[in-house]
Amino acid sequence: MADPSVLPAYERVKAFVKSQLSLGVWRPGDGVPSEAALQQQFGVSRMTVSRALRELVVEGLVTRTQGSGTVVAQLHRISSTLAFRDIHDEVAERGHTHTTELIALEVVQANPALAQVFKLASSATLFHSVMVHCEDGLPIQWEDRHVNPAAAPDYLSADFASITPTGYLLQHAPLTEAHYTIEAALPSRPEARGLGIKPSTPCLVMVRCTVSGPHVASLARLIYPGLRYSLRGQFQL
Amino acid sequence: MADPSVLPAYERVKAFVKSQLSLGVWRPGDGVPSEAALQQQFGVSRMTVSRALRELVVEGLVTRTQGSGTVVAQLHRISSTLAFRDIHDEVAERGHTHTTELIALEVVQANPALAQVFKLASSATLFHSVMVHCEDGLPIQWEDRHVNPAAAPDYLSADFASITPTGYLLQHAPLTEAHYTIEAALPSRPEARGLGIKPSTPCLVMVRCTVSGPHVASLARLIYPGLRYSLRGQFQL
DNA sequence: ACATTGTAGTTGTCTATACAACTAGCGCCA
DNA sequence: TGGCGCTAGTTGTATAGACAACTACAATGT
Repeated sequence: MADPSVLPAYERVKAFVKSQLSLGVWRPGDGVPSEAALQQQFGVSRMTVSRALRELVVEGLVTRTQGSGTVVAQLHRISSTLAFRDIHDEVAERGHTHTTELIALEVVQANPALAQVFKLASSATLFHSVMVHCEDGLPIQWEDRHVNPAAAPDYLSADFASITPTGYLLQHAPLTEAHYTIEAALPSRPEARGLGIKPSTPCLVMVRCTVSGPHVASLARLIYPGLRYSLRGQFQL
Repeated sequence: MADPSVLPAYERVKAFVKSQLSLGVWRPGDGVPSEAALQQQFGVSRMTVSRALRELVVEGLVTRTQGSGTVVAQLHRISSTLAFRDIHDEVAERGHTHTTELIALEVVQANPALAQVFKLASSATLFHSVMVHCEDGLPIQWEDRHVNPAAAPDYLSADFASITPTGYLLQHAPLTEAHYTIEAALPSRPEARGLGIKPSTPCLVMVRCTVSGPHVASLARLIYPGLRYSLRGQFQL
């Protein structure tokens, strides 16, 4: 059995740099010893030091400039990865039951705003689905989604009792690009009714646009009732 | 001048894998060719292939298991890094003017909840500051903050006209750990008044706790008026 | 049928070396 | 003074080779 207390060499170098940072010995803007210096200090090869510092760049703790050197990064980042994942899996992972109530599933004609988002002619048709997701019967998300028929032609015949739109799209239209915004807003009347909350309850609203290959695949408006949902993140040196 | 159209070898390998993913040739759960196979296919050394795949792991696109192989990851992630940074810099970066209005700066006695967060005795004293941050005169953030005197003993004598609490703390108490939650909520009366909004305007509320070395340094409650602020993120394969 | 052992294949780490690419500063020369 | 080129120092990329650690599976023996 290997001794897990013995870290790989590149991890030892990383740990050393991090300790200097957390102790405040090196401050943002300060220079970090060169690869050659750390190589001598730790008695390892330059490649090993290089890997350690390269990984610290990814973690946002230092910045490096070819020809110049390595310096402690100005901003320590809270790296919060918003998992683009199926709400069904999320709920299941918490040991709860996920159900959906389908409210609408239809073909609609794009309005100008939608046509622009999807980069289609304004006369184009789109699929439109509206549903409420529940966790153990309690509504936790209102999902209003438009889908590009070119990206998922059989969207309307999917069985949304057994798979969510997110799941269906991840399977049938591989994700190549996405962007989203999150804001606080009040729900509309039907949204409030569907979520079983008062129209005065503040909600988190996520608008998420996904691209699959050549197509803008889907535009979703996801509404989470205020205190039943929160985003969390953490940072550790 | 080097030709920027010639990518480094490890980037070519990464690009190849990503293209297979975005074209849907390889699906989540599918196996990715072994390092040896890719090494042959591209005529590069194994270290180079290894680096490429290792970076793809960090990007969340594949998972690797020693002894077993590399497979396409189940969930494609939207990796949004919330920058832990000074609101003053953020505003300045947009070319606007940042000002603050100090509402309170005082020593308070911890209540039980605060004492627990800071891991201090309930009789301990804390610093407390309340201020409103404005962008070109328009209020954009209400900041209510408690600070551990052990982490920043001179907090009360800082000049908050020239430096924000975040900036002061980043300088005097190097960040080692942080966590936060984001929710939608309605502002309290004084918060709404300070932000110049109606109490019925939904807001994003961020509660952020920072740790510096041995101390829980600060607990901040940051309130952003609804539609004047949104979180954004994006993902690209 | 079951447990054990061996083995091929795979990823994880590390080294020594090499050259390319870039930066910052110094010194030289016009 | 101002511009130019050289150079030392630094990071970026890449290789060939080596051994360790682990997995999955087949072969073997009981």
